[in-house]
Amino acid sequence: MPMQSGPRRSAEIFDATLRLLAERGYERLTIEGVADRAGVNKTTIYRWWPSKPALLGAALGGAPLLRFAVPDTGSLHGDLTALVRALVDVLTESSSAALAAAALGAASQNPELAALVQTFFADRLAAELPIFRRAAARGELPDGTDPMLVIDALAGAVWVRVLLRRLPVEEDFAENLATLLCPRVGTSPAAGGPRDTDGTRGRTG
Amino acid sequence: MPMQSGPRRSAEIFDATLRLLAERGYERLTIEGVADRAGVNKTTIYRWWPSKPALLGAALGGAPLLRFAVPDTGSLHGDLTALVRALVDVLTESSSAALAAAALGAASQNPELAALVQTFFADRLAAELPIFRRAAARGELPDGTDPMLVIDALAGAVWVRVLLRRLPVEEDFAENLATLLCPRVGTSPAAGGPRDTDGTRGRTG
Amino acid sequence: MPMQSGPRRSAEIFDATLRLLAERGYERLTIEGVADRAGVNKTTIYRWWPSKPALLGAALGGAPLLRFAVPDTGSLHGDLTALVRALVDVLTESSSAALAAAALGAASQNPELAALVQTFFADRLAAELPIFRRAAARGELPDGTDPMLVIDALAGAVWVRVLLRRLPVEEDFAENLATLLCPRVGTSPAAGGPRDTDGTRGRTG
Amino acid sequence: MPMQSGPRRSAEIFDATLRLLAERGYERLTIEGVADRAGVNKTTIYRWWPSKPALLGAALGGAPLLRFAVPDTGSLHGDLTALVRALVDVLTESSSAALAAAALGAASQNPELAALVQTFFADRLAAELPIFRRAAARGELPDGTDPMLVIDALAGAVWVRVLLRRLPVEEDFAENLATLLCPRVGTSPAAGGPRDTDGTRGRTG
DNA sequence: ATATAAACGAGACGGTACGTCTAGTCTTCGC
DNA sequence: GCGAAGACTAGACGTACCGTCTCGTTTATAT
Repeated sequence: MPMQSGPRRSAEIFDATLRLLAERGYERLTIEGVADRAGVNKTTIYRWWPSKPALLGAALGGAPLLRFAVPDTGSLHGDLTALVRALVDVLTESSSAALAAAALGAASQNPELAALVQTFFADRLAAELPIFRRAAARGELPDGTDPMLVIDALAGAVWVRVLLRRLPVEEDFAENLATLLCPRVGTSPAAGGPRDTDGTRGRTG
Repeated sequence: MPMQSGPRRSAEIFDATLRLLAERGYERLTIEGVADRAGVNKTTIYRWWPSKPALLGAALGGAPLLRFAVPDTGSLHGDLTALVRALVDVLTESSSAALAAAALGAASQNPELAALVQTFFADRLAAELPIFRRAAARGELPDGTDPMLVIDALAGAVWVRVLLRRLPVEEDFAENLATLLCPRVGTSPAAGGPRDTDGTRGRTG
Repeated sequence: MPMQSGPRRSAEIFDATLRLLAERGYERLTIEGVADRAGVNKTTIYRWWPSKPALLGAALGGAPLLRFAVPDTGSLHGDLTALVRALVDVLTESSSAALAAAALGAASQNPELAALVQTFFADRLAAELPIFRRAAARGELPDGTDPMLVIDALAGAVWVRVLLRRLPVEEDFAENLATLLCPRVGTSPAAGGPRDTDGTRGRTG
Repeated sequence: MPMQSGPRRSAEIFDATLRLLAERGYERLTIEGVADRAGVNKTTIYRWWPSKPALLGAALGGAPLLRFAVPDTGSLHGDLTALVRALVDVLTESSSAALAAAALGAASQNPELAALVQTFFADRLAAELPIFRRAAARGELPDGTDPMLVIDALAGAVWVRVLLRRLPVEEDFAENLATLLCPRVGTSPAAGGPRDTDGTRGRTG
């Protein structure tokens, strides 16, 4: 079965694509540049992907650079804090930051990338649902809490802070955000007390 | 004093810029196209703005299309709900949606637009702070709550849901999001009780 | 003996070559197009003929479209007239005209086709020499007449008129040309009389 | 009045065009190559001429490389001989030969060049008509002789011999051809007589 | 009113990249 | 082991915008 699903040097092409995306941003990412850097002829790229976003989509799909582990710290608050920290890292560390910014920024421009991003978010949500299932099993989650809403607020806050406001992320940002989104550390009868008195976990930002 | 701060037909140019941005997106917005549509020579635009983002920045600054009123409903929950609804509207209605998506999407690509967006978010925050001052005066706001964090989570959630996930916004999305971010309707010492029994305000999404 | 001297579908390939040559001219004749029309892979053609002119040469050699009969009317003037008429027909009739024009036009560009054309002209001359032998036997031909010169002037005049000047060929063109090239219809002593009185054969163009 | 009728470096462009045509032939003449050699951007050429033949037409029109003087030797036979010699020279000398061959060869492929060639031939004929007028005045020309026919046979013969047959041109080719086309040195009423006796002017090739 | 300085229009220009086409070469697989 | 399929390198095609430039022409004060 020959059934080739891409050019022989897909790897080099994807690599060049992502590097150039990170280096120059989506707008200045050119197919000629990718071909050049990948040591491949321009036509080879056009044979397999009809457009820049299509190529980028394939490159992003093929290279799971934006995957990060789902935490399991034993508490919802801990999991959400870890999630925020991971997200901040991804959007801050130079290796992935430019990539994520470029990809997500370009998504609002282009239907093909938009579809890719949709899938990415759906996958992320599916992967993170266990956090909430475990929290519910532990009794940490009030009835009717919508996990997607929590995740979106969490991711959105990080997004706005890091990429739109471009503010430096403070030490306790992750913890504060987690606390905002799951204030009821313990919903057990004895929980009310400690929370009121526990200033360290309160919102002090 | 001539002291012109722009070409004579700034208005037409800005108008053309924003229309074309909405129609085609940032990437396919060209200065030649703007000049054409504005009935102005290309050189005239280059004389005043050195680049596409600079022009777009001026156009967005000159045309306050993204301004929306700050609500004052009498309760923090109500204000936040209204805020969410306004945001969703801006990102959903065709007139402003394309514009906002394009502008904010492009911001992650371009330093000049990024600065503009930063200013925009700072202004928004300043305008929305009274909501929290009033809430604090009413005793609705727990000590240590960071208004910026709330605003960012709120705006970010809407952003993610509408522009990245591209999901339709449900009826009760605004209320649920507001509830997530300000659960303590009453901050009276007996707060725990009423909240649990108040099904209508609970998360039922 | 397999001893194949070409691909199995030589016929289709030659046919496609000549058809496309006639349809589009030499320049726009492409090997890809030939392969397509012949229902054959491009590589198959390249395996057997190294270049476009080589293929065209083979196709023209294989298909004797440009052969026309050598006339024998009983007089040199009649033979030359018939020759001109035949030539005009070949260069005028749509079936062969495009082909001849393309082939001969391309010959001045390409050494391979040039060789082919040389051979063609040599063959033609050899075939037409009997005309002059018969004429000499009849005493119609002055001593020292160079048949090749006559043939070249004859063919060249038709060529210039039809393909370079692109003028419509008048009724009496063939006769006038023949008369120009062999004015001594009869060199017999009695010939002078009738010719002078025969206005229809004189140059009246 | 600026009224530019071409790019600023027309001269360099035309020069490059003709040189490359002579070097490579029409088919392998590329606009990119011309731009390169002329030190001009490709777009500049496309701005002024829509196609390769259009450019070539302009270049040939602008550079009268194919102009040759019309002879006036005092006799029709002498003029025709000189004409043949000039033609042979043009098609033989390396400077103009490649050019003429390429241009005329390509003409049979391309309508735009064909039109150019038609004009060229019409101009040539107009320029050469005086030869025949003078000959008629001298009484060298039989009534009813069609000058265009003579010219076409003359030019065609040279064309066929030099470019299609690719034979070396013999010493006496010009004279023989002229003699073939104007045998009647004396058109005196007693024409028949002198001609037969005039062996020196007869065809001896 | 008119000089004068700016802003303007027109549009040529060198460039970069686009996305397409064809040429020829090279690889791989099936009969 | 030949021949078909087709991926590949190479390079020209013609187009769209880019950002720069020059050159006359408004246009609008500032005498």
